[in-house]
Amino acid sequence: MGERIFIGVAWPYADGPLHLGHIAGAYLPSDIFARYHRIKGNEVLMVSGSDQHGTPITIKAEQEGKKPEEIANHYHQQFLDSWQKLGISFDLFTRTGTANHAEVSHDFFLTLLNRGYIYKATVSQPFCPHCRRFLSDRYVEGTCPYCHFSGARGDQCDECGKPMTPAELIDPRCKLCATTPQFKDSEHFFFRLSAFQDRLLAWMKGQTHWRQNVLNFTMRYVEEGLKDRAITRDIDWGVPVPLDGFEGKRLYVWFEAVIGYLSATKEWAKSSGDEAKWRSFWQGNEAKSYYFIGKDNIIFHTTIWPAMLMGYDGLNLPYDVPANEFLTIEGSKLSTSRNWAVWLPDYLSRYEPDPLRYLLSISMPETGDTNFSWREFVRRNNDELVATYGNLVHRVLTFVYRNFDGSVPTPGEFDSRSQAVIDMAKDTLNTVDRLLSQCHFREAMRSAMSLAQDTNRYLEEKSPWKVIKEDKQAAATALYVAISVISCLRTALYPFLPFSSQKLHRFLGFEGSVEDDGWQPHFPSPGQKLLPPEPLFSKLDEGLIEEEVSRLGHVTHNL
RNA sequence: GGCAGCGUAGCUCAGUGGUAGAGCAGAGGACUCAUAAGCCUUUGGUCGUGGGUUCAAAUCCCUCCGCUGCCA
Repeated sequence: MGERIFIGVAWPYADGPLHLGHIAGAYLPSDIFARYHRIKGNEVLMVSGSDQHGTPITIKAEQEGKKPEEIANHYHQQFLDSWQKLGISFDLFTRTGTANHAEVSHDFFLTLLNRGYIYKATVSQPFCPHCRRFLSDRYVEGTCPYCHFSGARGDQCDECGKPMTPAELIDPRCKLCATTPQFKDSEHFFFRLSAFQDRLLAWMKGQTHWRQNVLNFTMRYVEEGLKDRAITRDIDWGVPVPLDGFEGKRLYVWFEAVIGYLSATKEWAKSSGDEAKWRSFWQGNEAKSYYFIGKDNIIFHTTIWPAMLMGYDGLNLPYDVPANEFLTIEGSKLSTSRNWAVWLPDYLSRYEPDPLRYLLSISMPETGDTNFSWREFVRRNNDELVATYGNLVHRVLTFVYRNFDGSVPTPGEFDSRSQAVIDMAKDTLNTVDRLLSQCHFREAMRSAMSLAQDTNRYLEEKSPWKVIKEDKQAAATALYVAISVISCLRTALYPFLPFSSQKLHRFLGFEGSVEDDGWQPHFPSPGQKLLPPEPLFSKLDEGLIEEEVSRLGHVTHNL
């Protein structure tokens, strides 16, 4: 019996398209991890969904004269399309707007309320009489009381960086209509996060396998002292509060969206026909839960969500939260408002998925921010993916196909050099296995690529194209060894490059899918029929660099 | 403002006490199965600055400069 692995991935906010930062931060690593565990034969459940609620979507809807659900649905469909094209293999990608999610959220809310972890309190909130709604902090603007900057927001001043509340602003105004807001009392629910301080600290001290940056950051945050947090808002777009007298309020998205991990699992179980199946991933010690997120989401997944789970009781806490750092674009911080971003649908409309998966894997922001540049993208594709790996596969398969009747050649005795190459292929499979199980994606990819490079050296030494003229058996042996290594690369690279691995699987004459073949050094049998080989990857024209760079920074629309 | 991280070859990045590393780019070479790809050799860094600890520091400590993140 294999392991059971739950993979929760950050819920993308459905008010705009995905960009490369999202992919490098959460979606690609989670997919690599999921594919790795599936090919190992482990039971995997990978879920996420669109985060559809909250103020920004309602604002965008108003600006575009649409309903919030239209905006949310549009991006939800776009997300699904992107997952399919990029090969992000969710078992379920749902949304927070389902009846199921509301039901699970209500259960969570009421359970925490009954246990005393949620309480009611009155707060003073800015209300815009013209827009006729309560304003969230960042939708109130005014003059900063510290530096007198006129464009300060209700949560912070961009000029001097000081944090504040809307009530502190001089001459506050509604960001949307510039009307002066009134402050009104409003009754809200709060999550008693402070009650979990000691339990969280004790729990965290046991999480020595977490990434150092995640652990340090979380510990510091908790040690500073946890404060209770409001979990309801005065808006009408979201999951309703399941109590009479709160019809005009909704659950705050930060509270409700994380519950999505559980509600998605329950939805998945229902549609599988076995409603109780969700328990196998959430209860008992058989399953490990991993949460893949960007570093901006660390606290929610290492502190707040665990506290909610502790309060609810009886559900598994996160086993690991391998949060990634950020991606910069052409050396500058990513910014959606300045359109300094590479949008995923845009990328996928012009390029193949595997080159991007390769680049983001080999330079994944695991331990620090990394930079994406189009020059680097073209270089990594042309000089590494195509030249080292793609060309290795192509030179071997075309030569064998032409000289050995389109079949895997029958090898003779292995000399020590050939045996060493075979051993190295097996070792690499083990190394990649270990590294992936520890979420060291970049190292794992490097290890696989260095096997491809060593195999190119081996071929050079054996020169089957020369040797074949006088000793066909010797050439056959060298080529058999090379094909065997390639077969291992097909497996080792599958989590990273699923599309090309599957193609290679067929070229080598295997049936079915790479995934069903399992994580093992499965060498082709002598005599096995090959398919006519084609290049796995294509070179990219350097001209695209300038073209793509020039797109950056220009405000576009219709994404 | 407080806290934290980063600053290593032209570029992208590894490297947490013991004679500076990889890939790519640059230079030279032999080969030709392959997407003019692959292979061999080679140029190149006083590891941001200034101090300190140590037999020994890119690696530990402090100052400063620059960038980034979190608190927000």
